[in-house]
Amino acid sequence: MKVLTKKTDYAIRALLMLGAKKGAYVSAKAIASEQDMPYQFLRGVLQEMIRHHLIVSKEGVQGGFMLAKDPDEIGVRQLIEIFQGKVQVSECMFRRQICANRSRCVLRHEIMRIEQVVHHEFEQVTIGKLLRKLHAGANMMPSLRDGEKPDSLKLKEGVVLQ
Amino acid sequence: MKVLTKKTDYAIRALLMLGAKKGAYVSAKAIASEQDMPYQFLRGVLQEMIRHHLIVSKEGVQGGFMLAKDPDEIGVRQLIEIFQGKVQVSECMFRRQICANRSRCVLRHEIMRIEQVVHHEFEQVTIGKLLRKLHAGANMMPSLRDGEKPDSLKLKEGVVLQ
DNA sequence: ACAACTGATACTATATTGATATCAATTAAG
DNA sequence: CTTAATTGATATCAATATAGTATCAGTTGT
Ligand code: FES
Ligand code: FES
Repeated sequence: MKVLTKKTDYAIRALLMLGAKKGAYVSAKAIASEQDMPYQFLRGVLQEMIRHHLIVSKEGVQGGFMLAKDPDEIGVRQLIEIFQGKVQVSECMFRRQICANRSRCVLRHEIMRIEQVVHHEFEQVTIGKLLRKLHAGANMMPSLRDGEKPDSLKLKEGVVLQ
Repeated sequence: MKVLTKKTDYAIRALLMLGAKKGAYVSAKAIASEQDMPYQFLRGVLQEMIRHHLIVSKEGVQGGFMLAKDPDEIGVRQLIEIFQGKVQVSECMFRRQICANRSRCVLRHEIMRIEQVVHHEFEQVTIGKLLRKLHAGANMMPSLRDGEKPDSLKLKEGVVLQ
């Protein structure tokens, strides 16, 4: 179960970069090279964010992209909804069906409660918050405290995180 | 963002049915027809659950499937992991990469915290709990209290939920 | 004029999801 | 013992989603 797809991932990181260079236009090329993303793919992501008024652009030489909103107003939940669609349990609700049996709905009731929790949590995480954590020099490597520890992610001698 | 795929959905509902007819073997055909699932597809799902020792089967006439565990020991989280893979943020961790910049990991840190919450919540929802809710005659229709309200899901006159 | 940009599409490749089909092996019932 | 109802195990297919590439027209600073 993939929580964030590439598009969402790239979108967040692009926004973080725009937030870091606040007030200046940053080109897709600059973002793509610095963040190691496929250029054309990223451009599609940026255009989508323009359509949703999260960023604005300037064409031509010295053009690029800039945040259109307060970073605190841009939440990960919104980004997920833009690039991965609304968080939903399954599809039956969206097909004008009347549920055929009681059990489905007992399930739904539970899952919708969880949906609320997830929504709430993702809502909390905004570009602004992430930027402040960045600025405070927070964790370079995640704590990996939940058993998802990959088998070889220790920093090698001499590897420096920029 | 689809929280439950068809496989997980069918698995849960099949387990609920097995839990309701505790002690007896229930055939795939019976489940498929009563729950309106594609027969062969459901069979694949059941086989997967056998491999994970959630259920047992009996071949031949009067054969079928039966729970192999206490319903309270079967959580939705486990089912999601079986049919949709482990809940993960994005893929970079699983490719032996050293992250290229700090921002990705700030993000990861936040998301992993959310992952914990989600895990915990899904862990809580077990087949046993759902069965008790069913038995208590809980909500036939979900409360739809979070704005996900579909445009026409009101019960028509005379429609009876079994 | 020109190079550095974005806007807008069209396209391809791959992976995932959802579903179907087939055949062998097992078993209860007649 | 035969047969029908069933699971076990695969193989295959179609639809959709995800990831990425390519192209060309329009804009703008130098
Ligand atoms: S609303 Fe679809 S199962 Fe109840
Ligand atoms: S671990 Fe992959 S970005 Fe930090």
